[in-house]
Amino acid sequence: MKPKITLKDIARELDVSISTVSKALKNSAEISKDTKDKIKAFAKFYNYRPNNIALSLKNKRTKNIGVIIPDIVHHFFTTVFRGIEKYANEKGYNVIVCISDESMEKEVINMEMLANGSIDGFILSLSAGTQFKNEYTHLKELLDQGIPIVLFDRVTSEIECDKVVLNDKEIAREAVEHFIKAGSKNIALVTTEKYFNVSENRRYGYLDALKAHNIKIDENLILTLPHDMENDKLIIEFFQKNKVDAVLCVNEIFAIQSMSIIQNLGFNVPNDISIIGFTNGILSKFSVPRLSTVAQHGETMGERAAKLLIDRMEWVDEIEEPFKTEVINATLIKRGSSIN
Amino acid sequence: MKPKITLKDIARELDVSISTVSKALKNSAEISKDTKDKIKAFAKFYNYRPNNIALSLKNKRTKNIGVIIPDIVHHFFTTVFRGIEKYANEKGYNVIVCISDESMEKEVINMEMLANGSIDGFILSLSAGTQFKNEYTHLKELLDQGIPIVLFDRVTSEIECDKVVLNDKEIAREAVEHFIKAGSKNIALVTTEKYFNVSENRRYGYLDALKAHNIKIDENLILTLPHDMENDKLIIEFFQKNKVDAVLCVNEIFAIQSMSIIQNLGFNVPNDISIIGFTNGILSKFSVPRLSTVAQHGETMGERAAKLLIDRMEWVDEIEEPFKTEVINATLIKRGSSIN
DNA sequence: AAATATTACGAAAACGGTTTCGTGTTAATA
DNA sequence: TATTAACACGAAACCGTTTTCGTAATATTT
Repeated sequence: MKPKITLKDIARELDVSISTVSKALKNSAEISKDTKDKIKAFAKFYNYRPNNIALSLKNKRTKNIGVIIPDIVHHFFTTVFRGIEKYANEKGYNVIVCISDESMEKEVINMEMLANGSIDGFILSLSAGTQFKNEYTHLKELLDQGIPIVLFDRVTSEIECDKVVLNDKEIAREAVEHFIKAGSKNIALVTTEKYFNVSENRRYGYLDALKAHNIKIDENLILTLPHDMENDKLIIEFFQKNKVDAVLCVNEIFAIQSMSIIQNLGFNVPNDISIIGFTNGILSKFSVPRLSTVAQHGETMGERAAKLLIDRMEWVDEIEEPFKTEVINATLIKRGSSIN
Repeated sequence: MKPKITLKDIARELDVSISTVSKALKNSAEISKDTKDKIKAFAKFYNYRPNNIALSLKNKRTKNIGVIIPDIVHHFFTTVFRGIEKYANEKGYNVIVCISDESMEKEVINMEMLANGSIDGFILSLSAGTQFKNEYTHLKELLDQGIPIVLFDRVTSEIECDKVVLNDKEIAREAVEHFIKAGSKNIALVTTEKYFNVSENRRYGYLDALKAHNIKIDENLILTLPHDMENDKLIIEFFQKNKVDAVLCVNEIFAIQSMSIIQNLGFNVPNDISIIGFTNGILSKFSVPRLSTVAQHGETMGERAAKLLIDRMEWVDEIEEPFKTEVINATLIKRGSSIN
């Protein structure tokens, strides 16, 4: 057991002052070559590394980023996280992750916990609870304290800060137009409740595409599924009741569930019904047929979010930059579940 | 913009000493009720929260746990992480995640980065690189410095520390016996290279089961796939060459790939060939047929790992507890891809 | 030789807390 | 009334750094 060595230890052993040791290790011109060599050799031998906590206290910056996501067992969020971690690490930052579990309370608690000095800034995607309650005072307060925040994917216009979003509306429109070009007339949308901004945007894209092609909008063709519930019955019922020839699903699970149910009902995918989902995850790649899907480029999103945050944290006392919203362009990946 | 308030600020405003403020807020009996009330009210009004960094420096403990995992876009690791995060949060700890990306270098760099005061202990699963090189000096040095480490899943006997593992051998044996009871004779194993301890253990379980039931071991029925490579061709070839009626795959991807290829080759799953995989992830639940699989209870594993670590960090100066290895009992989930 | 410049280092403050110990005022006891 | 105890608070050390500033001891200049 050989515990970590400190400047004080080195100073004592070498019979110099702590200041001298600190300066020597930073190669200060103030210190003579002899002394520097001696100190450096000693430090190297005992594998001296400055204590991060002390540095944080002194510098008033931790080089830690707080990441708050609603769920971690979730393909999209993990890819975003990977992007954040990658970029942050390159820049010498560490990432503290908290899971809000879709609950506003946890989001608040976690953020307050971290905000007391543990991190220099946040990257987060709003929990379902927060979006539902439409309550953002916790974010406002932190911004007020000077803690920078970057929102990604699940964002809100109520908060002024840097954001990274997907062009949800446009890509949904593109997906629906892909259906239309292939001849589909009765295009359904399987979505989540309205308070999710992303679903809302995808819905607008869906509606826009229909309008643009003079297809009558039939509200019955929009299936809104409750969040995180057993919803097989609703889907079965939906496809029994309604005559559809294409369906856009706002996430991967919905898409896979829909495809499975559609197939069980005796329809052929894509000949009878085409399907496009969101999130180019593992499910989409291994399903039969392979699922056409919207690739959200989560890793890019994460990198951009991290870059926005770190840039803002590091210009420090430069001129206050206006907040940016970066838009990531999704890609429609056409595979077997839709007609080309 | 109202920046965080400190003890010093309160002391100045209320014209008392910093010590008094500190004691008052901790409800010390040394301070009169009047003064305490006054200080508490002021602190509450200005939403005072002690600075975590200062506390860490003073207490020589950060209440941060470092988690190093090979990959985050990975069902098993995310479930373990969720367990860690959940338990740690309950106990007031935060979690700093680094991704080793299966590389020993990154594992080393990340750990050294965090070890300089940022965390009180580590939870990690060895990277492929580390297991391949069989080099653990970085872990030994940290343990030597008094930093506790808990290894999970991908562990090594070279290191003495707390560990949480799956009963890989036993559950693999159970899976193979399940095949045998259903009448299978030619049972294959699709696995990864030997340096992964988990695969090796599963292989032993596979071999044990065959021996116990007097089934001749045929090395040709063991397919070793390179890590993270395009291996469809190898799998196709394997099932064309060999007559098999059941296959155990050491992970979910291999299982899904195998099932897909087996079906494409014209075999019926499970009637011609039964399949059991490892990791009860999303792929297994949504495949057709549903994949029989070994549930690894990642969340439990994470909780246990976190508990082991926190317990060790918190008894502080009690009698040195011997290191424990906790074994999580996996569960064989029988679904459509295997005959009951 | 006296004045000035340079070198090489140490003392001390600061970051934001906690905690031990000392002390001036009152209150209780002898 | 003198002594002691209780009370209420402040000073200072400490955690491990960085950094400013002061200053002896030389070295250089006039």
